[in-house]
Formats: sequence, structure tokens, C-alpha cells
Amino acid sequence: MRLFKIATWNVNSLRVRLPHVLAWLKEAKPDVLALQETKLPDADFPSAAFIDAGYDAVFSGQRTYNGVAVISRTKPTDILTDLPGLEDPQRRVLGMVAGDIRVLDLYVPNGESVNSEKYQYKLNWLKKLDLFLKRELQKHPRMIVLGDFNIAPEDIDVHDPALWEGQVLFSVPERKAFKSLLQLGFADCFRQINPQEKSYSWWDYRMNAFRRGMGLRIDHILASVPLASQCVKCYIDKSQRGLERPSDHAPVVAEFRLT
DNA sequence: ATGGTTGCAACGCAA
Repeated sequence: MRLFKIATWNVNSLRVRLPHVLAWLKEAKPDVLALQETKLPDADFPSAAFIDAGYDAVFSGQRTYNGVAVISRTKPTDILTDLPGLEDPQRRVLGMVAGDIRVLDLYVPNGESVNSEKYQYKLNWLKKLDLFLKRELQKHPRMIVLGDFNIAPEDIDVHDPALWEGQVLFSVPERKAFKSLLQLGFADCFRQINPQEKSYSWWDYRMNAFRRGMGLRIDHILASVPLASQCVKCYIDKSQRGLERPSDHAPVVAEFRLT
């Protein structure tokens, strides 16, 4: 029996949030931390800071936008940075293997608004992800897919479902795409552990949304069914959103008792 | 009220 702790956090600029991330690593001590929106070219990635903290890092970044990284206690192998069949300069995907678990860190496109081209790009991106995960799950029955999905799956994941109905992040096609991923053979760890809990992972910087509890649960940890049965804890560390100069997202954490 | 805030990097774009 071995404990395995994994987390996801959209940091909205790793340059700005590095002190927060390092402090959080020290406190939470995850085995793996998946980051999104690092907004850093690979040449500027602060590898040394993570090595000092006892972690290895793999990253796929770009200037100004997007960018993903996985911080890991064990040496990452089988690194992957693109979805098959999707020509895309945007750095949103980072796969690696930690121990014997396939980990896929995702920064799913935001989609902007349901009438935009970016929304179509998002839906197409999710379709390509679906096709890839179907195949990848055959190769890696022990698999965790986590990150900023930019989708709130159910009413319970939205502070005001009536207000958000039909809006990007909560539209029916996005929620269908999310459900389709689960149907490949994944479980949403947070919802499995906390069936009734209303907790959010993102609050807009504007309108005092955090203070007013106006959030959405759009950051997720999906575990393949065999792994999900070994998930013993999943929670959102809301405290990080209340600190000075926070990211607009909070870390989501899952703990497994592996056999 | 089509608002507001943050980050990047350049006076707008993306979230």
C-alpha cells in the first residue's frame, strides 16, 4: 500500500506565482503537481527552483499565453506534448508517466463565448482529446487526466446555474463533451468523494467574485476507473485564492492508496 | 450597467 498525492493548479503566470507554488509544495507535499497557464517560454522555466524543492519538472510553454508543466517527485518518462491529429501551436498538453501511472496535464481552451470561433476550436479540441484518451486508456489502464477543463459539469458546480445557462464554460455541448470523457472509463474524483459538496475551483477576478462566493468548479482530476476505486480523498484548497496576489484558480488535490 | 480585474507586453488581447 502506497500513498500517492496529485494536484492540479492553474497559476495564471508562473513568473508571478512561483513563490505561491513553492510555498504550497512545501506545505501540501504532493507527489505530482500539474500546472496550467505558466505563460513562460521553455528557456525561462524555473527548473532550478523546483530541483531545490526536491522535484523534477517537465514543461511545454510559450510566450504570453497558455503553457503547461508537471512537477514530480519521480523522474518523468514518456513525455508527450501534442494531441494526435491536432496541429496546434498552443501549448496545452503535457503527458508523462510517474511511477506506473500515466498522467496527462491539460489546459483545455477557454472558448471565449458560444458564438465565437474559439468555442468551435474548444469543441474540436475536446473531440480530438476524446479520441486520444480512448486509445491511450487501452495502453495505460492506470491513468490520471487533470487540469483546467474550462467546463463546469453539473448545476452543483456553478454558483448560479440559471445565470450561467447556455454560457461558455457551462453550455450543453461542453458538458456533453465532458460527460463523454467520463464514459470512456474515468471518474471525476472530486464528485466521487464529495457527491453533494458545492465547492468551486475558479472565481473571476472581477466583481469581488471570490468574496461573494461566485465561483465555478472547472478544474478537475479524472482517474481511470481502476485507479478511481483507490482514491481516498479529493478537495479544493480554497485558502490559496484568498492570499495576496492570488491566481484566479485554487489547487485541486486527490489522494490515492495504491495497491 | 455588455460593466469589472489580472497578466503580458505594448497601448490591445485573452481569460
